[in-house]
Amino acid sequence: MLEKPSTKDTILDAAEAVVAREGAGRLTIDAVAAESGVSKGGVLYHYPNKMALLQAMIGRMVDSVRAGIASAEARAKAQGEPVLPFVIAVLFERLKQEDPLANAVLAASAAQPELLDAAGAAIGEEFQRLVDAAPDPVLAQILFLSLDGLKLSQLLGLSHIRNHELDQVEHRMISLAREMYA
Amino acid sequence: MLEKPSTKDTILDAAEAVVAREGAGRLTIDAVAAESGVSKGGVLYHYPNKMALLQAMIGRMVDSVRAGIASAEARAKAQGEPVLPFVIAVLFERLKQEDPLANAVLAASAAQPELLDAAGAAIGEEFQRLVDAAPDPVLAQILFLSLDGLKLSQLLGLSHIRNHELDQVEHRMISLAREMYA
DNA sequence: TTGACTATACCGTCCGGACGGTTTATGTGC
DNA sequence: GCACATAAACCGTCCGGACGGTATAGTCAA
Repeated sequence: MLEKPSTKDTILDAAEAVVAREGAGRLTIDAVAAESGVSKGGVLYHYPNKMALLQAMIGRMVDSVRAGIASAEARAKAQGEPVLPFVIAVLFERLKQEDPLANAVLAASAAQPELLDAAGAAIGEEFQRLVDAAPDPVLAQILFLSLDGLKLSQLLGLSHIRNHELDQVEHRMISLAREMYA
Repeated sequence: MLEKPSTKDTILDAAEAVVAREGAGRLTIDAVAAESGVSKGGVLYHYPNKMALLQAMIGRMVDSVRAGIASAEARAKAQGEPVLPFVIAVLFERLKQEDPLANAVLAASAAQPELLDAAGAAIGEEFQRLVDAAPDPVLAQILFLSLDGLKLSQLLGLSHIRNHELDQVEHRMISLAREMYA
């Protein structure tokens, strides 16, 4: 059943790999072609220019974040428990496996910063909804901001937090989220 | 007494302005030359290549962060009060005035990501010291991570937090820091 | 036959960097 | 206090390479 990924997805994967390995400034169509095994013409067949490629990268990332949140909400609802701790746990999971989708942010920020406005608004809305629903919205904000800090500093290669500290932070954040409902 | 800034600083200011206005991917020596009013040859006289320019940008930013923390610590000590709330207040102050120094991070991340390793380690050490000294290190970590999230998402143009929410977050973070010493 | 590609060549532009030349500031000897 | 030397500060131009994008001819499976 394991269907092979579409060429479009292969190309996006390659683009993320290039950014992860060489940095956002080195994301070129030639590099993506080489990395993906698709010819340059093939890349430009699917994404007529670089901006379209960036847009697709960002779109895929936004979708994935939304899907992650939705699944956390579904699981929480099924167990009749508050959502916040579940969402935080899901986002930590992503952090740990350094999901390459987030590299889209770097690529876009270097090449076409405007593209991030829409993405920021979309994800921001999603979190705003969760924040507003929380018993202590300001604390919820702070927790989400911490997640941003973790993710973004990891992305930029600024993070130097040690693994056991990361675990401590995770547990503490989840229990802070839980206590909010007590 | 107001001495005019050195050409070196003028060039760095211009580089940050370019990044802020056009994005990290558009930081070119020509753009810096045009922005600063110095010729391209002049720019390359002071910084023999682009990497040297990036290094200087980052160095200046790191120094400035360190100076900010040091001044916060000095003020806290003078008043015989705990440092954490002061440090957080200082960092929020920077956030609000969108200090252009931080654009160095974007520029480096796009062009020469390795440069950020050293900077990340330097600033990380500084914060680690404060975290370790705090009565509740894990909570202190979380607070610093929130500040990272605020700063970095602002930098990337991802932040969509409203001003009054920002104020609420600030007050809450400072009181969380204060309560730690109670 | 058509859609999804490959392979290759090419163009215009931009960028980093090198270079040679010119002005300005700072002495230094007389 | 003045001629002169020297180096630092800065300018304008040029070149090679890389990049985004276009074009075109051909392959191959459904």
